[in-house]
Amino acid sequence: MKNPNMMNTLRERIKEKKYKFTRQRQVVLQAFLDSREKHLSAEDVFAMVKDENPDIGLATVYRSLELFTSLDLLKKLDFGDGRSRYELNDRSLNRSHHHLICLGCGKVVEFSYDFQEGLKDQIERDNGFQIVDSQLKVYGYCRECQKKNLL
Amino acid sequence: MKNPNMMNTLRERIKEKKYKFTRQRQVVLQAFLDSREKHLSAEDVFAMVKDENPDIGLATVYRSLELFTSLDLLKKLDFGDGRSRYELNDRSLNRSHHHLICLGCGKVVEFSYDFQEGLKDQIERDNGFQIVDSQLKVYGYCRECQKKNLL
DNA sequence: GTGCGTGCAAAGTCTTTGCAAACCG
DNA sequence: CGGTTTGCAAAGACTTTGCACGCAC
Repeated sequence: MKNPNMMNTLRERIKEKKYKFTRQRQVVLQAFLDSREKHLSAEDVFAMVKDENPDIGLATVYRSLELFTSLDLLKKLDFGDGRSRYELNDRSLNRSHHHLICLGCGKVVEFSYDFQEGLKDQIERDNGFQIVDSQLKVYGYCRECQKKNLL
Repeated sequence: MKNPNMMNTLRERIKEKKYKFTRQRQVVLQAFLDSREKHLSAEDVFAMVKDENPDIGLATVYRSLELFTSLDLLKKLDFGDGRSRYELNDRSLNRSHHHLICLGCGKVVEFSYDFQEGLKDQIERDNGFQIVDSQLKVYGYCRECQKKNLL
């Protein structure tokens, strides 16, 4: 098992909010810790966990993802492919990362970008908003799809 | 009818791609030109047009929205409320505008923000992506919901 | 033991599709 | 007139919900 310390942190965050740390909740989190692909849909998680836990239900996966999102353990993402995707909300990685989405093949790549100092303040001042989070999606064509389009 | 010139422009863009400018397609576009709310869902559009066009089908609205998005007349948006929303892709307003989304009441406010000169080039260089468009979503709490949270 | 959490199936919501009829150009 | 486009209804895809049982604490 990778990242046992990370799992401990996640368990503490669940228990400190008085939720139970069930086997199902653990294996859903483990899927995110183990997965090379960071952006998992409910079906993705379900597929990953049901081999070792054949009795887990898809509804439970959905309920876990919703709970974890509300606890800020996960972030819910939408890449326009008709299903919600989730990624670990790794607060230790404090640089904000965003997503490049290929319009050709749907591939998603992450990139780092920190907004200008002062932008947050300016938006908050201009609009009276108290900012919590932001997501930047950049659409375009990846190298491979650019080549294909030339053919 | 407001913006007859805008409608003409839209019609030309449709016809130049060899699609037919049907009554249904016109009234769907008209809904966007007339609406005070800029971010319309398929159901929103359907509700707006069916008074004057009781025989229009919801499926036609969906098909029109999809077509217009592919023609870059509309932009497809996702605010996490479980349905797709669309807004006019007004290329004459060339400053990029983005969205503030209230986590309390769901209200969406637009704001302008132009990314730093050079950021686009840097992303394209670093990742081999050819950038077409970008969407920035900022989540937080609007003034009213900040007050409510204090009660 | 108690109450939160789960599995299953059914229902719900949004969106897409098949097909005959209608319509634009 | 011919190929697009439409309406309707049905199907499809994703997600949520009701309820009895089971498990964490």
